[in-house]
Amino acid sequence: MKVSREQMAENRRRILDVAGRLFRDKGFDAVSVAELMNAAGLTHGGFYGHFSSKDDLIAHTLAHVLAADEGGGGDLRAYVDSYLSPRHRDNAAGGCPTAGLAAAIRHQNPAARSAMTEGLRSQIDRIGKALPELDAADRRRVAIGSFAAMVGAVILARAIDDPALSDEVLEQTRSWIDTGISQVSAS
Amino acid sequence: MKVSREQMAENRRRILDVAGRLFRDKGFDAVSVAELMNAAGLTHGGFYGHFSSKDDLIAHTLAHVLAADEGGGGDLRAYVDSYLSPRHRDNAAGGCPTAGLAAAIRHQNPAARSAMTEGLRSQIDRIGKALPELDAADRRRVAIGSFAAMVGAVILARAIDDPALSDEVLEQTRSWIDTGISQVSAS
DNA sequence: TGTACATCAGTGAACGCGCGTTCACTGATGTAC
DNA sequence: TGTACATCAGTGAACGCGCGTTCACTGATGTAC
Repeated sequence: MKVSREQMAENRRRILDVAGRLFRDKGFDAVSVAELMNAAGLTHGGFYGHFSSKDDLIAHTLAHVLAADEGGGGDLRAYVDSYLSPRHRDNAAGGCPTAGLAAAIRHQNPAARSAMTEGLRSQIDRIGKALPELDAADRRRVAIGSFAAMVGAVILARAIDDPALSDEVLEQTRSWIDTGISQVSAS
Repeated sequence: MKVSREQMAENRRRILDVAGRLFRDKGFDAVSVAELMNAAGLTHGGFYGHFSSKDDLIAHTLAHVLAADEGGGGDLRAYVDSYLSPRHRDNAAGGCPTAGLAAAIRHQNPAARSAMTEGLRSQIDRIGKALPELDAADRRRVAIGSFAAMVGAVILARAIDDPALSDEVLEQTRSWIDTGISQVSAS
């Protein structure tokens, strides 16, 4: 049965929200269209009224979830701390989409790669803005270097089965970034 | 037709080698058992004489490829430079298995996670051994922090479609690690 | 060393299953009057 | 405002396909004598 225009827009938004969570949690391949639509409270047949294919959904979900992730902006230290927390490691479904999905983008369609590229660009800019005391070159280096370390640390921490080593990866990376930022700022 | 014991052992080794390359290149899910066995010069039916399931293969491949990656040991600067080179970024099939597979391990079986854990542990130790001038705490922090940054940078550089930004991610991360190591060593 | 035969690594057809996708249908929406 | 009807978002059965896995078979290996 037909639904109102607003209802349809809300359904589409809910599909993208649910897809963002499921993809981050289980990976693109492990989430079927039927599972996604059920989780969004719909049936699988309706999917193709919203997206032309699963690939199309993946590209739109990435843009959606990377845009939603734009926030923070405030204190860099606090951001790094929460990024490298056990809580973030254990909450892939609601966590940073870059940490959760970047590695899988390599095997996805060009539109998905393009969305990821824009997401990374704005993430680097956002971190850079939190370092106003540095000159342009240092700011860029610190922003890229620490974001790479954060993403790598969370991916490694999530990949291993030893909780102590996993915690240590987060903790040591936090400390490494901290001293790195302090020393650049002091120079 | 039956083959000699040595031939069988060589076949198994070839399956693991080929699987290591294909998995790093295309991901676990995108490589079918039939494709793998063809690439190894065999037919798919023989697969189950070597491994009990595709999951079992994945775990053995990880252990195989992480063990094969144990090398280097020498100069840390040279290792970081080659790790963060466009050549390594563009050669996922033959590159670091951690950069290529760590993010996908989260969705794999416990044996695979366990192999990854051991691989990471020995990787951290190996980098630490290349920093004999540091005390134990600094050595651990630098080893974990720079490896996290290297893995993250290669994953990000591979995920995006803008070659200039991709090169910059590698270059800035190299520079960030360099200054980090220099400053810790000098203190 | 040569022969006879049990073993078993590899083959390829066949299986069941879940996937992405299609489509005829339903019934609420929203427009024309 | 009320009615008549065309539209079209969502439903659910059905499809074709490729996957992981199984299995009866083949023929070279390697052992027993």
